Amino acid sequence: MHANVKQNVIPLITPGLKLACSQCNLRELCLPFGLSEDDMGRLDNLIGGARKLKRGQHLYRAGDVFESIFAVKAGFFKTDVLTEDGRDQVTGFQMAGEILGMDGISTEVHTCNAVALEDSEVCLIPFTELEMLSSEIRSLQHHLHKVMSREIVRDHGVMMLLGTMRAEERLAAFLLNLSQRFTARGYSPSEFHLRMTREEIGSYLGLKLETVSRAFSRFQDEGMIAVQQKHIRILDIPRLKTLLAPPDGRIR
Amino acid sequence: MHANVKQNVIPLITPGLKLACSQCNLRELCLPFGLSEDDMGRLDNLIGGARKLKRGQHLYRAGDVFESIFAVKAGFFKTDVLTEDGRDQVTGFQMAGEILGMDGISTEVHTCNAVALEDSEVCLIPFTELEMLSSEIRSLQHHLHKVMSREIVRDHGVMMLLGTMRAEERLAAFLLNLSQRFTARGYSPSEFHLRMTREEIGSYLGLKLETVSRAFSRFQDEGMIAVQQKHIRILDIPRLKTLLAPPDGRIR
DNA sequence: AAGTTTCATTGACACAGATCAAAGGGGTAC
DNA sequence: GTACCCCTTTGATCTGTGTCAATGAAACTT
Repeated sequence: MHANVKQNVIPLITPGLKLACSQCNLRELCLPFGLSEDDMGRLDNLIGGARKLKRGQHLYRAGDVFESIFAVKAGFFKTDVLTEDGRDQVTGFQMAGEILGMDGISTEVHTCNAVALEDSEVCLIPFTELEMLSSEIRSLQHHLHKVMSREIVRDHGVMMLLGTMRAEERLAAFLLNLSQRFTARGYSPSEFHLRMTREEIGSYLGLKLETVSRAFSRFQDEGMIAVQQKHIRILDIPRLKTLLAPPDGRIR
Repeated sequence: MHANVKQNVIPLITPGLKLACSQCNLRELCLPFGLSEDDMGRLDNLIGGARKLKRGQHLYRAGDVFESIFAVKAGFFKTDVLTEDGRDQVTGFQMAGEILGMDGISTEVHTCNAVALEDSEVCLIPFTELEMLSSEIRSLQHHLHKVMSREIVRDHGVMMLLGTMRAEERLAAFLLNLSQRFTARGYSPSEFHLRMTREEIGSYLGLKLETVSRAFSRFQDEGMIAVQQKHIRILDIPRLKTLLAPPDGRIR
């Protein structure tokens, strides 16, 4: 095995890949949202280039010194936390236009791992410089705060999911969430490829992989979805949604 | 029942209560952390006064327009999210020096409820003005980002708890977390009063109240804690800690 | 292209925690 | 001070999901 194909070796930054925010089709989803042409140019100057990652490579690891946040330009990531005693929790899946790495701001050290689940590309956004620029550009500052707040709200949603839903509800919520995010990016709401394993889904949803698999099978038996390994077709979105809102307020 | 004693009526702001950050014994825990005397004075000017709440009163509700974040000056709060279909998840408990309301930044509308669990007092921090000031004071800006990031990291910890721990582990983690936070505020690490009900603890931990109660009883039977209703004495902190780190990497 | 490893599915069984139920105690409101 | 209600505890039972195990299908390696 050649060193340059070995996984998890961090590749050098490839400045040639740099593409201005103003040219990026994700600008409406990503950090430059709401900026003027002019301000977007200033943000461009700050962005430290792009970085390509092969599937399986770490973008950062828990313990790494925090210097930048990252905008996903293409591809798919997971973040997970693991503790000394061997617990492992997937805390999120990130796709194009989403921001990674904000966990590191608080202690200057990353507290989770970010791993590419397929060949991916991110923009590097040096955080100190972002802070400097955002103190000059009000809308950038405010949007950064919104992005962080959105992450907090998203986490509350996951807590709700983990704290109150049963297995099939969790999986339905998960599929609907993916569907909605793919839609926002111009992909099909009903047909997509899962980039993660059943085990990773299970970890995210607080379930064992067998339970995830069984729930998929049950959804398929009932005609709500068609599953073939990682390929998913959602056949009945409304019905999936009803799973989330039990007819009467069933308590659990 | 008189209107002025009815719960959940928001009291007027009481400017007389205003106490400068520089005089506040929470300044090392709270937003002014790391500010110079001078800058602290500028933050003082911005803070819109204090607000007292009686037990049971809402500081804000899901749906309220977001205008301020709040620093807990005294007392104890819970935040919870509830969905149309009747799910209810406690997302956190906040004590003196902690910041409430950052969930509202992303959409300009609060996404959860904040309720005082005992008579409490908060400082009002108008967010737009905070943003203006933080664009002038680098350390304030950075500290605000740290506070938000810390919230994200905390949420990941809760996700880990909900996703990977069993009932007794969750409760042990909860007690140790409280203990540590009380310690940081100069209170006893081992003896404190729970401000929340078993049901609220259960909601936070993704358990039913009966399960919480049984876990308390078991801890007591094993001599790790002494429980009398809401009064808790932790008798064996090290032993509680071992509950979190299963000897061998037991998987669940 | 074949071999090897990882990933997914399915079944049988076990058990942690939910549910249902009942009784007692404490705090709160009047 | 008293009455009421909410909170807590505890028991009995049920059930959803975890655990263990085996088979099969893909995907990657060489």
